[in-house]
Amino acid sequence: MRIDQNFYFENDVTYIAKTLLGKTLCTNINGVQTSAYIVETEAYSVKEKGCHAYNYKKTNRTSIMFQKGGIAYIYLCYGIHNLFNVVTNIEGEPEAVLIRAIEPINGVETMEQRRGLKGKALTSGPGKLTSALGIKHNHNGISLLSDNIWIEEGKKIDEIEIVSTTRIGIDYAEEDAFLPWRYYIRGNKYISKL
DNA sequence: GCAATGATTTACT
DNA sequence: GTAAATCATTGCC
Repeated sequence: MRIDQNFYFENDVTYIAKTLLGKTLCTNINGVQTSAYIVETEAYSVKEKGCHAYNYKKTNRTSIMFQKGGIAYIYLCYGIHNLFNVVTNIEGEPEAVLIRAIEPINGVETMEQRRGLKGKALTSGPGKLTSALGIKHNHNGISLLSDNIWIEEGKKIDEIEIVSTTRIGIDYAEEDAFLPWRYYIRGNKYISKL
């Protein structure tokens, strides 16, 4: 059961980041379907410096985030890693949720093949999970209600199981680097860091 | 047109 | 624990 597109229009990006925990992220790439629970997210808003579209800075790259919610924003970082974001809010209000870690459900062998290794390091990081799911740069801007990538309802996560803390890898964002906008499921083995 | 840089991962000391 | 890899995007010339 796919999440309704209206869910992504919510104007509180941190609420969406929390709610996405436990949901099922599915991909169908080249006829191979894989799915995984979302176990770690980060919220990015136009109002803080960690966001590429901070202060409504619109460039060719960030224009994806200015569109209405419910689409994928895939950004290549450090020349190697694809980072997968869910664009939220209405058109003209750039906000997004970064998916940092997932827990594999189906297609584990395919993920291992794509990653070229086996074991726990399969999806425990934003660059790894895109590789495992077969998400590539050419999926940038596609709808999350499409037949290539979509999000379904998943397992229910208790409020007390959700941990909020500071985000990772954005020290340059100064005071906004301390915002507790990183969310993960307490005790899950697939989160990127403890 | 060109140099600087990063929402990371991996390997090495 | 620290450092290198590596390239699209960005901003300035």
